[in-house]
Amino acid sequence: MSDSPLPLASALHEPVLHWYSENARTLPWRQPGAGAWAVMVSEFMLQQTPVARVLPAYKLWMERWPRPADLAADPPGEAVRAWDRLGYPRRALRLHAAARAIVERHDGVVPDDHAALLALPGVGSYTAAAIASFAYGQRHAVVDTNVRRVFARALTGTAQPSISPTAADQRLAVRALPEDEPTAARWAVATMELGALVCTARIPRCSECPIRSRCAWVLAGSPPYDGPPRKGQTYEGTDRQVRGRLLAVLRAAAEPVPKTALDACWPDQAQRERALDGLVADGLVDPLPRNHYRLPA
DNA sequence: AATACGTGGCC
DNA sequence: TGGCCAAGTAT
Repeated sequence: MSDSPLPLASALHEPVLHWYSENARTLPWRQPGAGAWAVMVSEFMLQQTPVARVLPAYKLWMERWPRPADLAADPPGEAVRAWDRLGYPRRALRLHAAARAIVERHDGVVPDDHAALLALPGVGSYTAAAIASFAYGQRHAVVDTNVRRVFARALTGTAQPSISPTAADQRLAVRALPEDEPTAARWAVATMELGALVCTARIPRCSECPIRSRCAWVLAGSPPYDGPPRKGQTYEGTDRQVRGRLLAVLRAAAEPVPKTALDACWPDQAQRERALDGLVADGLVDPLPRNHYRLPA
């Protein structure tokens, strides 16, 4: 349960930071002056969705809703529609709700306080730390799947991190943090970028890695993953697939859609009804009179 | 603590 | 071909 700095990690600071200075991607939410709202929107979109797919939706979103108040002024259904096919559309609803909360509680300004961020809909421990660190330069352990993988290899010496985030991951990331605030913030993005570009899940590019000579996993001979099997996510035939189809119809429609149009999406009636009920319960779909449905107003 | 929650690209 | 993976959160 030590909170003391890790000597092993401090040796990684300089090479990782230097690597980042030369290899960081130029992403719109990292541009100077992008602002905390840009960071927040990108973080919501990047929750489980790759950068390449986020880019176009992100640009349209920021043109249309450049400030939290702009999004808050539109109905939630517009956020769901603009979410396009990024997946997990509840994120769109939560981002919209967060924008309204920011207007109501924070005068329309994305808060810089970690606890205030964490209190927003859709903001968990990762996203709160990411916004505080990336947008406001604060010193936080920003622990996502990339960072967990980098530390699992470089510090722990295992091929893959634990299947789900653990308190141990969090402690390790805290102990690895540089003392100095701006350096810690730089380290947070840098380690994440290293995990995204070099220390990748399947075939890590160790020959391009700035810390390969100090990596515990490489030093141990790059032993293969030997933990419990990671449970694969099935999708075909699940309620999630049905929800996706129903929502796709509603996103494409400018007017309320009759239930008969939704019925054409999926052959199994019981499953279709269950999926539609779920969407309504989640607030992603508004039921209207006369068996019509639409995105929430 | 498990499980639900989209979508698509890659090897 | 198809399992694996992608800047997680909420319940």
